[in-house]
Amino acid sequence: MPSETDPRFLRSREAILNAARELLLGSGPTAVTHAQVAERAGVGRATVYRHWPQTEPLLLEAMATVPMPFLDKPTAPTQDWLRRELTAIASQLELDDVRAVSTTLANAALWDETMDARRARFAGILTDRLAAALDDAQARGEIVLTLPSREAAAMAIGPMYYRSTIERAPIDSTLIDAAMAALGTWSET
Amino acid sequence: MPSETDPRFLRSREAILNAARELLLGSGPTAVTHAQVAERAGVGRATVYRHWPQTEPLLLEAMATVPMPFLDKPTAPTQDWLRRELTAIASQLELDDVRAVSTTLANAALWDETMDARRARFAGILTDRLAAALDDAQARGEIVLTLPSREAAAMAIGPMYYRSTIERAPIDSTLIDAAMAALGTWSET
DNA sequence: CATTCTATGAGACAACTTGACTCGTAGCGA
DNA sequence: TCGCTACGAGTCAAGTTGTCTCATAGAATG
Repeated sequence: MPSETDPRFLRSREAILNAARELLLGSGPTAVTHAQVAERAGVGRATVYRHWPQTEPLLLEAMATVPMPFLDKPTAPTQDWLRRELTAIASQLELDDVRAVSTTLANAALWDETMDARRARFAGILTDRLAAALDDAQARGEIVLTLPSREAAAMAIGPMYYRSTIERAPIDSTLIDAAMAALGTWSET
Repeated sequence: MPSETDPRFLRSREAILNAARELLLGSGPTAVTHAQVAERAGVGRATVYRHWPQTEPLLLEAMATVPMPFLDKPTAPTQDWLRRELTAIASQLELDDVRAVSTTLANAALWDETMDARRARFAGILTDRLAAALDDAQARGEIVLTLPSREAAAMAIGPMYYRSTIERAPIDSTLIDAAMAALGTWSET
C-alpha cells in the first residue's frame, strides 16, 4: 500500500471496489477474481494485485460498501421506533445487493474466519441494539417482554430474513406486526 | 450416462457424490471441482467428467443427499405436532451440513436458475404443509390465527433460521414457544 | 469357464487462468 | 520543471480445466 493520498491510487481503488461490488451483485462471489475485476474496472490486472494481493479481502471490502440495515438510535415510544426500524429493514431486504451481501456473509462465514468475524459483528450489533432498546422500554413500562431481550433480534428480524432469502417473497406489514407482537405485550396508548 | 445398473458405475457415482458432499461441508461450494472431487473420491478425473460434465448439477445432487428438515404429516393436536416439528427443525439446523446446504442454497439461488428452483421447491413445501396444518387446526377450533396461514412458515422457521445462520447461536425452546405463540391464539388444554 | 461389453484409470494434450515480475509512461506534488 | 511513483501492457512459469485415447479389469452372458 504505497501512497494513501495519491489521486491515481484512490481512483484505481474506487474503480476496483465498484467493479468488485458489481460482480458480486451480478454474478456472485465466485466472479470476484483479479482478472474479471480488472477488466470491469478498466484497470490493469497488475493494479488489482497491487491493491489487493488476495481476492478475499477485496470481496470483504466490496461487501462493506453495501449499506446494510442496522438499527438506529432508539427514540420513545419504542413501539413506534421499532415499527419504523423493522419497516426500514424490510425495504432494505428487498434490495438485491443487501440480499447478496447477507446471504454471501452467512454462507462464506461457515468456512472463512474473516467472514465469520464480520458476520458475528453484524449480528452482534443488531442483537445488542434491539436488546438495549427493549430493556429500556420494559424499564419504562412500555412493554412486558415474553422473551429474553437478546433473543428479540432473531424473533423480529428472522421472519423477514427468511421471507426475503428463502421464500423470496415481499415482506408485508402483517409479518412485521406479528413479529412485534411476539416480543411481548405492549402497553396501550 | 452409459449404464444404470453396472456396479462399477454405481460405485463411482456414490464415491463421487460422497466426496462432493464432504468437500461442500468441509470447504464450501467452491471446493467442489472435478479435480478435487476425483482426488477425494479416489477416482480418475475423467470418471468425474463422465458422470457429471458440469460441476453445478453435481453440487446440486450432492446437496440433495443431505437430509433437510421438512414438516411431517400433521397429527392432532396440532399444537403438539407443531412443537415437535419445530424442535426437530431446530436440531437439524444445529447440524453443519444442514447449515451448509441451506445457506449455499439461499446464496447460490440468487444467480443460478436451477438453484433457485430448488430453493423455491423447498420453501414451498414448508409453507404449504404448515399452512395446511394450521388451516385445519383453525377449522377444528384449535387455534385462531393472527396471521395468514401462508405467512406462518416465515414466522415459525425464520427466527430459528436467523439464529442458526446469522447469529450462529443455539436455538432454545424459548424461541420455539415465542414463534408458536406468534402464529395465533391456541385454545386451552 | 470363455467371451463380450463397457466403465475405468492413467496419461497426453491444448487452452486458459493465476500470480509474479519488468519496463516505459504519464499523472502527481514540490 | 523535476523527481517520484502508480499505472498499463506485456512476459512468463506454474497450475487448472476440459477433452481425448488406450489398455485394463470388472461385470454380464452363454
